[in-house]
Parts: sequence; C-alpha cells; structure tokens
Amino acid sequence: MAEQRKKVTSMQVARLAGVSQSAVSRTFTPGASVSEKMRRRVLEATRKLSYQPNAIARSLITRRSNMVGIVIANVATNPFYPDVLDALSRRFQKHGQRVMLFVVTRDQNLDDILPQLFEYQVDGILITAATLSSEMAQECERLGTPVTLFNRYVLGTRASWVCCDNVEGGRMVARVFLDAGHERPAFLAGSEDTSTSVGRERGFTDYLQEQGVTPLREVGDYTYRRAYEATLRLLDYPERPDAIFCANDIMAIGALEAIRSGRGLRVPEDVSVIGFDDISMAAWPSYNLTTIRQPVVTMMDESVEDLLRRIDDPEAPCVNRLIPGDLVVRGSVRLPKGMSSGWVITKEQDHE
Amino acid sequence: MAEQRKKVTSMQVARLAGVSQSAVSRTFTPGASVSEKMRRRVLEATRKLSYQPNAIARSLITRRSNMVGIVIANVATNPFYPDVLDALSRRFQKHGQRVMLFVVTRDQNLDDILPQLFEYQVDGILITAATLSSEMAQECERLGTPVTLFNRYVLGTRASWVCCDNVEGGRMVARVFLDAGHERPAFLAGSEDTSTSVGRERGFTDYLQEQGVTPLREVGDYTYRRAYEATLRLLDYPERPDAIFCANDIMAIGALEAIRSGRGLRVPEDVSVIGFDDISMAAWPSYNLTTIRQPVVTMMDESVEDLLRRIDDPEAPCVNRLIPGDLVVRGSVRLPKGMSSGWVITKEQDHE
DNA sequence: CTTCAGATTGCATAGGTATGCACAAACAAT
DNA sequence: ATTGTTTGTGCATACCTATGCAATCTGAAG
Repeated sequence: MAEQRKKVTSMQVARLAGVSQSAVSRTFTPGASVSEKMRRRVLEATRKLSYQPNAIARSLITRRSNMVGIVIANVATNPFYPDVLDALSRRFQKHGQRVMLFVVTRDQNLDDILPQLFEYQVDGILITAATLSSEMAQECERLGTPVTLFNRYVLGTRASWVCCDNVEGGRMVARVFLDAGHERPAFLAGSEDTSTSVGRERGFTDYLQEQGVTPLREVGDYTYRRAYEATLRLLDYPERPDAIFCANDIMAIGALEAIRSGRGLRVPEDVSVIGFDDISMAAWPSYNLTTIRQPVVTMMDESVEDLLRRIDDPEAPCVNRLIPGDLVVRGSVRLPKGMSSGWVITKEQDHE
Repeated sequence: MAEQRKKVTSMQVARLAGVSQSAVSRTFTPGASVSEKMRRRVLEATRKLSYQPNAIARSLITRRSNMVGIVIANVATNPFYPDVLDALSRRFQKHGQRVMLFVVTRDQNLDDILPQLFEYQVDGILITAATLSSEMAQECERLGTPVTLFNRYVLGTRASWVCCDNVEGGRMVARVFLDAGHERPAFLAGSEDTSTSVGRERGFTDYLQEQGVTPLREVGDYTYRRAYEATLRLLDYPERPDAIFCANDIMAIGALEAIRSGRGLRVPEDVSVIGFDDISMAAWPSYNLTTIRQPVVTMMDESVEDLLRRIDDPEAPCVNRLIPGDLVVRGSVRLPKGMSSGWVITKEQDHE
C-alpha cells in the first residue's frame, strides 16, 4: 500500500475501477441504481485506496448535513444533565445524525451560539437547560431549522418543547409536606430566570397559599455550594423551617449536608427535604432522598423523535408536551399517614 | 423583510451590493484585501438579506473544517468526565473549533466511530477515557489527522497523550496506608482493560509487595453500583481488609456507602478508604474522601494546546506527558503520624 | 504629465459529491 | 424481428465559497 498523503476522492476510485464517478457515488448512496457487478468493482477499488466518502462535500450538494446541534448548560454542575447528554447523543447517533455540541453557561446568551450552528447547516437543534430568545426562535423559523427545547418552554414561537410538569410537581411536594404535618415549609429556588425553578415554585407556593401557609424562601442557584449556604441561612431564621423543597436534587443534597454537617440537625426528624429530578445519587444510602422523578426517558424519546420527524418533514407540526413526574418516596421526609418509603406516587393516584 | 425560504448565498449578497462574489468572500475572510468602502457595502447587503456564510462550503475548499472530534466514555457514570467534557469543549470553542461529539461506552470499539469523524473531515481528534486500536492510530496517521489521548496512552504510534501518573499515585496511596499502620490493604479495580486502573493497581501493589504485603483485590468496574457490591464482598473476607484503595472516586463513594450503610462499619475507624480523581463530591461532608487529585486543569490545557498546535502544524512533534497527581488528605483515612487532614501532598514532598 | 508601486477588484476555477437527463443495454412479450 | 419495458451507466451540472492571477485603480514621486 503506497504512501499517500493526499485525500483520495471518488474520482480516483472511479479511475482505478474503470467506471464513472457517478458509479462510485451511487455505490455509496443507499437505494441508488447500481448493478451488483459494478458495486463489487467499486468496493474493490475503494478498499485498495482506502477511500472514504467526504461528508462535507455530500452535505454541500444534498443540503443535508446529518448533523444536529445540541446546546446544553450545567453539564458540570448538575448530574442530571450528563445523563441527558449521554442518552440524547446516543439516540441521535443511532439515527445517523452526528452531534455538534455546545456547552454554555446557564445565563449565556444563545444569540452567538446558534449562528455558529446555522453556519454549519445543522439539520436541527436541541436545546437543553437553556433559553431561546424570541429573535433567535424567529431566525430558526426563517431558516427552516427545527428546534426542540428540552426542559424549557417558550410560547408563541414555532418551536417544540418537551417538559416535565413542574407546577404539578411542586404541588405534589407541598401536599406531602402538609399531609405530614409540617408547618413551616421553605422553598429553595434554583436560578431565578429558569422556567423550571419558577414553575416548581409556583406549584408549591400556590398549593400552600390555598391552605393558608406562606413558605420561606432562599435561592440556591441550582448549585450544590449555593444551596449549602442558602440552607444555612434558612436554618438561622427565627422560625426555623421544618421542611425544605429544593428545586433540584443536587441542591437538595447540598441542603442535607448543610442540615446535618453544618448545623448538626437530623433529617427527617428535624427537617424534611424533598428534591426534584431523581438523579442516581438520590438513591444512595447517605441521602436517601425523596424527590420528584423527571420522566426523563419519555422526555428524551419524545424530543428526539420530534426533532427527527421535523427534520424529515419541515411541515410537521410542533409538539408541546408537558409530562407529569412521579413522587419517589424515600427517607428524607417525614411520612404522612398511610405512605411508605419506597412508594412511587403518580399524579393520578390519590394517597389519602 | 421579505419571506425567503431559500438559503441566501454570497452570490445574492454580491448582486444586491453590486459587487463580485469574491468581494463578499473577502469581507468575511480575516486579513483579506478589501477597501473600507466595499466592506461597508457588503455588510449592508449582508444585513438586509440576513446572509450567513456557509461553513460547509468553506470547509470544502479550504480543507479545514474547524471541527474537532471529541470521543468520550463514561460521561453518565463518572462525574469526573462531565467536568472534563465541559471544560474541553469550552476551550475548543474559545479557539474557534466546533466540537463533534461521540459518546461511547467504555468497551465500545472506536473502529466504527473514527471513520465517521474522518468522513466529516475533522481537523483533529481528542479521545477521552477510551482506547485507540493500533490500526486506527495508523489510519489517523495516514490521513494526517492528529489525535490526542486524554487519560489513556498508547505506545508506538504517532499519537499524543496526556495522562496522570497513575503508577506514582498508586504508590503514594500504598505508602499512606502502610505509614498509618494498616495491615490488610485491598485494591478495588476499575475496568480491567483500562490503562488507568492497571497503572494505579501496579503502583499500589508494587509498593506493598516491596514491603512484603499482598493486597486483597476485587473489581468495581468504575461504577458506583459494582463498587458497592464488590466492597460488600471484600468486607466478608475472613481477613477483613482495614484499608481500601479504589481506582476512582465514584467507586470510593460506593465503597463508603457499602461500609457504613451496608455493613454498619465506620470510616476510618474500621476501614480507611482512598479514591482517585478528586471529583467535587469527594469534598462533601458525608464523604470527606481522601483521594489522589488528578491535575485536570493542566491535563486539559496541555491536551487542547497540543491538539491545536498539531492542527496548525502537521509536522509538530507529538507530546507524551505524564503529570503527577497530588494526595489530598481528608477524613476517610486513618492518618499516619505527622499528617493532618486538609493537607495536599505532592510527589516531591516527603511526609515523614 | 509620466512612471511606478501598492492597493483593490473581478474573473475564473477548484474543492468532492449527488443527481436529472439522455442514452445504452438487457430482456420480455408479441 | 419488432416493440416496449426495465435496469444500468455516463455526462454534465449544481452545491457555495476561497483564492491565484491579471486587470484596474489610486496616489505619490519625479
């Protein structure tokens, strides 16, 4: 095998096989019309030259890059998202789409990220844990690039979104707290500007208000550290809270650590804690965290399926899905009568 | 602004501005020769049409895709890697390289992944936590695509690698155990086929053997769950180990949980535990894990810098860097005389 | 006014592949 | 043998941008 520095092209393969360049192309195009004999000759020459089709050139002419953009935030701070990224990316790979990845910070503006995706002619964009400005949504629409939001939503734009029902999740938590006899619940918010934190808070607070209770409140910014500090502040209130709902699990774990190690209190005897997500750490014995489980598999299935469908058919309608989460009962919460640890309670079920 | 479904090209911009297509191209090529007047006219037309250069077409002619491939394993099972992915991807973005991501399983063969990267003409490849077959290494070399391995190494191929000094890390751990008076150390291996686990074990075991001690051994496969189970087995040995070195932190945490919650023993009174990586969870009060800190910032800086350099200059030599890690002393280990929790001990320092 | 250097611009082509179209070949049905 | 049908092949072109080269322009020096 000769030393070849230059890239080998379909033309060279064609020459070696004594056929036209079209024949080579067709050999690598599924469904194209090629005789078995020709295919064999082409593949033989391909092997000899170690030819590799050039996807860039193909994309240029087919106007299909077979790349999707994934934009994701919090990948390093919230264990929920590595799981999501892993699974999403595998699903796309399986369907023959390569992934162009952009890692952003939560507050970063996507207005300088999306243009880069457009430059590379991605077939679709999946945005996770970040928000789409309405100008950018409009730009996507103008270019005909489908966008799907995972765990965020936007109204009034032609974008799909798949989201856990945060409001209902918040309500479920409030109800458990009250049913267990807690009197001074608190909410530990994530990032103020995220629809997830806002939704979870609204469900939680609304339900409590309906029952005449007003929760305390601190902000943990969706990080372990800020949640730890915020929890210490909560515990120093004159009327110390006896139950804390944290807007995600990683904050709930920060809260647990602060309660036990920072203030020497016990969970759930002194303070109950409930989180949101059901990351795998939540089940570890040290935390044994009660939480709202995001229906993450369904969410991923639906968002990937939606994006692929809209790539194939630009006229396909957008999907807006709100999927309920389940309450997973573990040891970090004082139990209401008739409820046991290990239960998984869905919205429909009643537990009284 | 008119409804335009079709993609707008540099040709249309040129027409509107009354200039040649070359002028448009030069306007968007840094360092090209364009007068200020012309540039203004082109930008004006660009704005009017919302023109966006097509990176695919550009790549085709420049033979530079400005994309690097990142191949990563374990992203969902080991919190160390989301951190790495996050940081690597940001670094590449900052240097104007887009990231094409492939998430693989540890044991997955890269032989069907790398060709996909070649198809897309990536300028370079960074492989993390996965191994490169020698045929593939050769293929990369033939194509002139630089490859850098992060936390793995291969010998005898033209690939760079940047790696923590696993052997030396293992030795440091062995030494701490013996200095603290432990008599029945054990090693909890990661995946048998990874150079990281093998290296850490060799350093650990060799040092112990030199001192006449043979450690027990189980396999935790680099996952929390398997490590939990493996630790239970270790603890059931007739001669129960009094110190366990886990090949990474997530396994060490699994071990801690198994020791405490699974068997009701105390750490470090009954069993000392040391991990490897220093993920952020290691510092959480519940674990307070002594560990070998991977010099991850240096490792990332060097591997990114290496890859970018070799992209710019194909003749640049490969880099093979073995960077020592530091021992971070926390509460999960019985302390040798004269050593305190909170210390960070580097290889050079002596601690006796 | 002439000359010349330097800056700017357009022309034409290249980069590697896919595909419509026309044509050829093979084959079946009369 | 003739016609019609199906299948396979090649030619030529399109996709969109970057760039070498020649042509033109600008302005300063002589």
